[in-house]
Amino acid sequence: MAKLETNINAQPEIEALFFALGEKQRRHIFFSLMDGEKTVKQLAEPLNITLTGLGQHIKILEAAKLVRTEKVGRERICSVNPEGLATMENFAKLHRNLWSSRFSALRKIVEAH
Amino acid sequence: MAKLETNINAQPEIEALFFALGEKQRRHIFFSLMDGEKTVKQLAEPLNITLTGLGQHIKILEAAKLVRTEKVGRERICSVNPEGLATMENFAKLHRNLWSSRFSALRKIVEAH
DNA sequence: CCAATAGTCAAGTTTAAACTTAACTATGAT
DNA sequence: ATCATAGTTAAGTTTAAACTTGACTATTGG
Repeated sequence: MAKLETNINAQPEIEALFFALGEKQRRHIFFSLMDGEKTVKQLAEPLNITLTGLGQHIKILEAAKLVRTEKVGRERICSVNPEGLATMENFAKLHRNLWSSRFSALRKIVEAH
Repeated sequence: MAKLETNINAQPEIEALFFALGEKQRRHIFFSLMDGEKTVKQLAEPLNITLTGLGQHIKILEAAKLVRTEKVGRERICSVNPEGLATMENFAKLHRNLWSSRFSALRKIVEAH
């Protein structure tokens, strides 16, 4: 029987997702967008950060598919991309199932002795 | 109508979870434990890191309820704590639902015009 | 057309957090 | 009893990544 590939972590999709949400400011940005779309300017103001700094966070959130953006005139409109959260939910589900099936397999072995 | 509290992020539970998995080495440690429990030594070796360094990661993973540990003799046995993944799954589910309900509410407003 | 606004890019600085060292404790093996 | 192994603690170093600056482009409003 082939060894199950648990290191889903190797997937760049998952890497990008956890890296993006691993930072406090980016979590703030993401949650702020949950309330509705905003421009880079609108996101930057309450965080006390430069437009450049905010733009860098947005790129990382976009790469993680947590945020989508669209240039409208001279503004960039940012909104939630549901794909990231879906990926996260699937990831958590899959690994909880993997873990519990292994755990119960282990219990059987222990109980047999 | 009171403003819905979307900043679940303020919850230290969620903060700890994303902070913990935001780091590559800690993701490796976590996935490694998915295959079965290991000592601090066993975890440190393949990562080319000191025992001290590994111990620091383990504390962070424990705080996030992703890992549990138990001191057995002179060794510390580390294993997956399913609570962290459960929290993550609930988080992703909740926010996907929140987002999609807001999104469809927005669609209705737009369509009405 | 001109000034203000919104954002971007390349390059550098700053800071948080990852990591190490060295000294120590506790357990296990011979 | 003593030596090796496993881990811990406090303190310091290193590094990755967050952040800024200054110069630039593109859009918009007067």
